[in-house]
Amino acid sequence: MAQNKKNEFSKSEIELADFARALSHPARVAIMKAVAEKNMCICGEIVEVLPLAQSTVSQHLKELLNAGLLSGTVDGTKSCYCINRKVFDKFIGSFNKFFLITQEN
Amino acid sequence: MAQNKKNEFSKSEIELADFARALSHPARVAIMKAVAEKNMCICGEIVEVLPLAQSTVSQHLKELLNAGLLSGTVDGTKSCYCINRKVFDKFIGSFNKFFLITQEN
DNA sequence: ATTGTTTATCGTAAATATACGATTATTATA
DNA sequence: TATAATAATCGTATATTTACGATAAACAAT
Repeated sequence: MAQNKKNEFSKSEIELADFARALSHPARVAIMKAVAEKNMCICGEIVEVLPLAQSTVSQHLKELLNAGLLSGTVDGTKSCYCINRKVFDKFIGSFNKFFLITQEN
Repeated sequence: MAQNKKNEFSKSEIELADFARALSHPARVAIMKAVAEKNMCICGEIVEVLPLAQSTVSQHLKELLNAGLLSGTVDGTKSCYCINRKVFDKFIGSFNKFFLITQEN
């Protein structure tokens, strides 16, 4: 865009938008579901389940890590991902708060 | 992208992602808040509050309409927007369901 | 040591999203 | 009827996202 105006909004608006953005692609929703189901997932297991190339899945995983929704640890050649409950719960809180605001009338 | 793989995911994953996408820009979060606060907003009121050009706000409004989160009616030269409670509540439901799935362990 | 596994990163192409000014269309007002 | 107000749409520039194959890096197995 000509200019990026995103930081001219409030902190809470930006935070909520960032969280929403992290879940704005079905692949990332699917990843979150897969990880939640098994409590923890190896990268390869996720690649198997998604209709995307390994490099693309890696990219989506990176975004979920950056957003803080997942945390990752390395075990040998394998990468284990699990849901970052702390951050995720914080976001659920923001979301519910937002939902409440939109329901006050 | 070379190809768009979005429709290779499940309907519920796509729906949730679409909802998240609609809220993935702080301007759209701000619009939803502004409309909720006053129960109904004229386009001009929203433009006044946001740090964006009128045409850009119109574009964001259109996306919220497309996603079904807002409904709009025309009154003379003015456009009134309000939250489409039915659709919005449905999305809240999907979201809460998703949250539950991620908390089953 | 060589080979295989696993996953992240790089480079790149193509699609989408964001932002604006200018214009248009519609309605209200003078 | 002419002018002002309001908001949608068009055209366009630029930024970001999505997707892939190829490669690299790190470890495991032979």
